[in-house]
Amino acid sequence: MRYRTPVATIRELARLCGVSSATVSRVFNNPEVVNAQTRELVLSTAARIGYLPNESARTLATKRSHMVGLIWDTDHRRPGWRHPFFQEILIGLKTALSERGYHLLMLATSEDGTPDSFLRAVRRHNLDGVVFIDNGRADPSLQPLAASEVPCVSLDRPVQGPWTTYVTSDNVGGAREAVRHLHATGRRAIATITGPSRTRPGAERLRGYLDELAALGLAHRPELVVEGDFYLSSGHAAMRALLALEEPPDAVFAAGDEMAIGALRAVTEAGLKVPEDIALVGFDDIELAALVPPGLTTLAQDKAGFGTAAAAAVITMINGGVTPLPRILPTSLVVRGSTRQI
Amino acid sequence: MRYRTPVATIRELARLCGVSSATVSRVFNNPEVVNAQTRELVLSTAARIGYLPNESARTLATKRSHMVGLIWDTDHRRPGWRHPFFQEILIGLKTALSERGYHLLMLATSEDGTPDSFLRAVRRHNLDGVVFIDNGRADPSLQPLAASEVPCVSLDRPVQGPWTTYVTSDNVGGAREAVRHLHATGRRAIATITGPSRTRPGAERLRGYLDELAALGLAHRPELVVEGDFYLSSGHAAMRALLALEEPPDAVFAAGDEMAIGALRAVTEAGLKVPEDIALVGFDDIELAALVPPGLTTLAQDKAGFGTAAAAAVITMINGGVTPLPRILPTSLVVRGSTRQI
DNA sequence: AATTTCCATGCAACCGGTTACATGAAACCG
DNA sequence: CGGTTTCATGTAACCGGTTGCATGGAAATT
Repeated sequence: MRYRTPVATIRELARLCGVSSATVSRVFNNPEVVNAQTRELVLSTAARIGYLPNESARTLATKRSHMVGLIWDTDHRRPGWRHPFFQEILIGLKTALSERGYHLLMLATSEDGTPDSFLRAVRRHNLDGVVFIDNGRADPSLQPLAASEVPCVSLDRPVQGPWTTYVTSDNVGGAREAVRHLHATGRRAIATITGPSRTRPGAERLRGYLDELAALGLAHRPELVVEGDFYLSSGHAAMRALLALEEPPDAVFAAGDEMAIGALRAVTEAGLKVPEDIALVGFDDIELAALVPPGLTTLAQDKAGFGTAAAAAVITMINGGVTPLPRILPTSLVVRGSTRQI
Repeated sequence: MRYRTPVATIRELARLCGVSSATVSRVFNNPEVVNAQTRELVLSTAARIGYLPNESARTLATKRSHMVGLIWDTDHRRPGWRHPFFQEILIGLKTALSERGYHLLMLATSEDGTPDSFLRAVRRHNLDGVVFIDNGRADPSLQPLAASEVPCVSLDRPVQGPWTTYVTSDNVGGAREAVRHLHATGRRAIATITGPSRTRPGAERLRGYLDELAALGLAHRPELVVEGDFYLSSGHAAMRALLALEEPPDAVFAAGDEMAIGALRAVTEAGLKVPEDIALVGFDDIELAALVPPGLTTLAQDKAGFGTAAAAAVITMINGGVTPLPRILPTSLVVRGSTRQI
């Protein structure tokens, strides 16, 4: 068996300092209650011998693990989508949690298929809270978790529960701004390629599109609304359908950048030009949006903000604060070549 | 304070079954040593009352946490690169670990800046092993970890240590195949845009390029080798430099797809065409490679294989097996439009 | 029938922390 | 000066598992 370096225990450190283990424990958890000299002695001795408190023992005694679970579905065979900026969320979340002394534990989706598998994992590991990244699949394992006493933050999917809240972008407002922008650049026949209507971002961006059409006094032509699935190929197909209309649009708002890029490809293939013939706005501001010629105008989501907001919300609940209200992050219009004035 | 559902303990379950806690423990850890009837009784009672073993207590007693740490640098301000398929690695790793009953704990890079911060985190949490995703930054915190008794697997970066191994792609072989393929389609003036020479993939792909030139009897023209940093913009700049040569190449092997796409843009901007004027091969097979017209020929890395291989290696070491030899994953040539025969 | 072996299980110490409560000394107060 | 506070620290139980060793009964052996 592999050799394991023994790590000093709290009692050993206590003996070396000539104090009790309780005092050492206080030095690390309640420094202000212990005498300054004693404290310094303990701290310096700890540094000298490389004492590290054992987290398992702490967790066992306190029932707080300083760990937050991350649930995100890795099963790409089932319908749903890759979150467009999973990596950024992860970075934001991780950074914000680290700053407050929390770690992130990955949980597989429905590990064993039972509906309470997440809740069980949380209980086994004494997780202090959970963050869930939506991907369009309605995972039944989420319900027991949301209904429980475990602090839970969901991204992009509203979930109900006493200790549950969510973070999302201002999808309605963003979509409205997209349409308003297209209108301002002179377009009048504005179509949209939506996300799946069962998903929150999909439904809300459509809502925003319709609202803004009404606000601008533009007629809503139902044939200008085509549903996609957030993936590139669906944007491509939807655009072909739109171009085949008797009266094709002169502008398209796609509810996701990938679909917008698929649409852009379809326009090019049809021998038309962006933005001369068709203007295009996406949503998300994925990295590629800036790279694909002529540059995709889009509604940028506050990517790092998702992680930060989720971390803040979950930590508030962990500390016993009231469940934070859902957090709606503002989006911002990034204008690029695809909506150049013509 | 938030209400916490109490979870049954092992002693409670034992009492309910009329056995000792030792027996219950054996039912879960060494089922074969306990009488079949007793075992069934314990299991069914456990299921009925929803007993869940407390992992912290287990870890405390056994010094095995069934957790593997993941180190990946989130600091994008320092020089380095985003790993081209971080997400796929994460999925592969997570899936493979879950299957064997391990969880993944995210560790921030150099959380507190001290060189042994990883090692300390590992000790505090009793992590059974660690996986490190290279991103081109030489993180000094990695050394103490590699030198320790902690099983450690590095991706794309060879690290030395008794319980340390690594997983990487066949960079030399892949690069050779790229050059061979370009040669086979009739190109003779083959340039390369390399990765940073201090990085392993960068150095090896250059090696493969040079080796294959020699094998094919092509002359090595030093001006046809330009160093990039794996990011798109560097590929763009490098390509401009190559096009400005007195005798520009008719083919370019870029050591990464992002650089290849940058190069492709530069070619287009110069009024030239891919593949008619310049053929292009990348490396990695990122998603975008298939999407950018005319389709980028590239060497696909076995993305899921990285995660799976890393998981297998770390688990072997955790179980006390001999440190596995470095694992070199084969690459495969994916031919797309950018190297069409002309 | 006595002895040995085997099987299933219990006992109790242990893992390394935390914390309610007790204690004793010093400071404060009328 | 006796009594009350305050402060710093120690004592010991506890968190919920695991596991070496002991035990007792049944089965096998002689």
